[in-house]
Amino acid sequence: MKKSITIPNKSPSIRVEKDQEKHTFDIYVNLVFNHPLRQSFTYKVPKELQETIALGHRVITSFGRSGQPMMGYVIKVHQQKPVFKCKEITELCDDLPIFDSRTLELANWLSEYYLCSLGEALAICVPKATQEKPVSLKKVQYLDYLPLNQEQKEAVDCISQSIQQQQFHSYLLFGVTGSGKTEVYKYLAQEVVKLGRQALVLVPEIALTPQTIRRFQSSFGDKIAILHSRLGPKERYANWKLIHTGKVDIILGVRSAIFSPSKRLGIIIIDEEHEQTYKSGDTPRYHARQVAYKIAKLKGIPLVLGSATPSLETLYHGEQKNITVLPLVERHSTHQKQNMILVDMTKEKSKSFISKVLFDKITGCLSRKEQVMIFLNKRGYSPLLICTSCGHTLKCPHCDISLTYHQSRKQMLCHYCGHAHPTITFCPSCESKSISLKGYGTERIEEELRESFVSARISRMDMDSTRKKGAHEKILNDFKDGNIDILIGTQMIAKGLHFPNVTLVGVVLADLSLHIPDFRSSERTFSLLTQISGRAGRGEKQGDVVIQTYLPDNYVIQSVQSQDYYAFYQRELEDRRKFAYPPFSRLIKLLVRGKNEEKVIQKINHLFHLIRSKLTQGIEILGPAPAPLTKINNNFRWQLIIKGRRMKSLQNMACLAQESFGKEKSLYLEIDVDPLSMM
DNA sequence: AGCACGCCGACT
DNA sequence: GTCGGCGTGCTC
Repeated sequence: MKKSITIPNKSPSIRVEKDQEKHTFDIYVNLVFNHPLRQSFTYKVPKELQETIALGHRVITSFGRSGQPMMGYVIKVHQQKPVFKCKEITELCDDLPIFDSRTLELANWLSEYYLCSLGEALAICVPKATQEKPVSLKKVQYLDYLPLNQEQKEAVDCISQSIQQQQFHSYLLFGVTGSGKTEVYKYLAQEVVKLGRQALVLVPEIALTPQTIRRFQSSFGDKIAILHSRLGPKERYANWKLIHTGKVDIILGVRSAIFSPSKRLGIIIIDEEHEQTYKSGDTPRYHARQVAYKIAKLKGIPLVLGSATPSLETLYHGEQKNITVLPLVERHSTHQKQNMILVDMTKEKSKSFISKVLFDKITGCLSRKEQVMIFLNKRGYSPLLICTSCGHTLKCPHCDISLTYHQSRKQMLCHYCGHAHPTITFCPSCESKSISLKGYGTERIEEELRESFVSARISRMDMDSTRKKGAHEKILNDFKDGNIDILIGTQMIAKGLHFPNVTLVGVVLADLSLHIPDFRSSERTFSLLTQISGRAGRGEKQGDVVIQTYLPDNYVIQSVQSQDYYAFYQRELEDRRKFAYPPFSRLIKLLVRGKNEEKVIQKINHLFHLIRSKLTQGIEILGPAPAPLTKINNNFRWQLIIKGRRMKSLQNMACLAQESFGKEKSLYLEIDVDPLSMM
């Protein structure tokens, strides 16, 4: 993409020319829109706007045969009369341009890296709203915070050098929960603010990080903008302006906050950098860490990543010395290591999902009036319904997925498309009445726990029990206030929350997510189990973690038990090296989706042959193969993975595929650069 | 991506 | 006879 410049229609030279010839030139603009078309559209600028319009303006104009008003972004202003007929712009959205050439540069990079249109890239860099709803900046009492320990000081000192010298460098703050990462972030932010610059702090989810927010507010009061994912467009725009005009010093937000319009950014901090929420689910499928790296490099500022279980990519780059690793191993004095107990479920006599050990631990906990968390990453009652006489399993009619039985709704639900089917009493295939409920979900755990611990107050937290507004907060508050003895939940309960009276965490089936056909499933399991383990013993008392598994010898489970990240890391890294998966290679996933399976297969094969014919050295194609979730919502899905060391060559291949795909109808091509999920 | 245009099935 | 399904094509 060519660099575009603002037409100097306000500059004296042009004015003179105009005056001399007593003739006004027509002004045209090139617009891009938030749609996948990778081209710009030329519009004529009406006389009254000719003096004002510039690169970076948002405009409203009629687009398409419907003449629907649409928002467009001015990427070029010029005087070349186009050969085709062209419409006039209707109006400007703002008095001043909303993005500058630096943002355009970033958007160009985004569109090239993630293979989206420039319009799609710009759309995520600027606000959608044209009006703002005032946001209230809360006045907060300034509080003193804890002094830093030796490790924290060393980390701060090290990163401060980059801040002072205004140079790009990446750091990894590698420390367990309670090792004081937030304190380091705050000191760094303060350092940056002292120099008159702004600090951008990304967190995986605002709702899960109330403590982090509170701690930042206690230091920076109302000089902080908080960007939730739940903000409306108008509030978002108001915040955007506060940042743009430099009225706040700290920007604290989720993934999309990486596109905050800070003009004097001094540092980017990404907390819990391994979290998947940093990867966008829709086009452009960007990863906030990758974008942060690009921005930090462009602006010459430090990038700080924090995690107790860093992504393999990050730690590997640490070993390669591209990232400076700053360990924080000291735990806060009040926090003790958990007592990790592994239970081999193959040796259990009873058919119950609760082992003898876990049962006894729960009993003990309840008698001491302490709280228990039971974790199972599967909602519903039973994830599989199978006919014991003919072996028929109940699947969603729209997806290639087993239906999950939900006791509370007396329905069978598809967890992918939401399809609901009333409970069946006989097999639709052989009409036998012997339908068996296989496997456990949180609902079933709840039921059985209620039977075993009759007097205990039990609650469940998952997507089903938190559907209603405020339900989420209510359960957490009840638990915090001690009105719940046992909280059962999915990964919703694994993250961030601090409950000092929880002394027991039970993991019902630790190996559940190990079987997912994805090369990252071990990494994810390790991270999730480590997080859920961290929920026990956050107060004064020692915490127990009971991990039930059918694979007690598996290295993931073993490393979770020994709380040894490096043991896991080294073993996992060897596997990745053996199969040349990231961090030893880069990936792009190409997925063709459509209602007609034959067409989908035909198309994916076509793409395969095309890429193979243009294949350059060091690139490997995996597939074509049906995606692990091969049919969702009546859409058949087939995919190709291209793998290689150099991202640029992979992008070129993917670009070729995208161009050849062209205007294919009723078939869709999803391109995922650096995919996090193979599903 | 939207949205209009256009050509075939079950309904007041 | 129509209403509306979604397959196809276009957008300065």
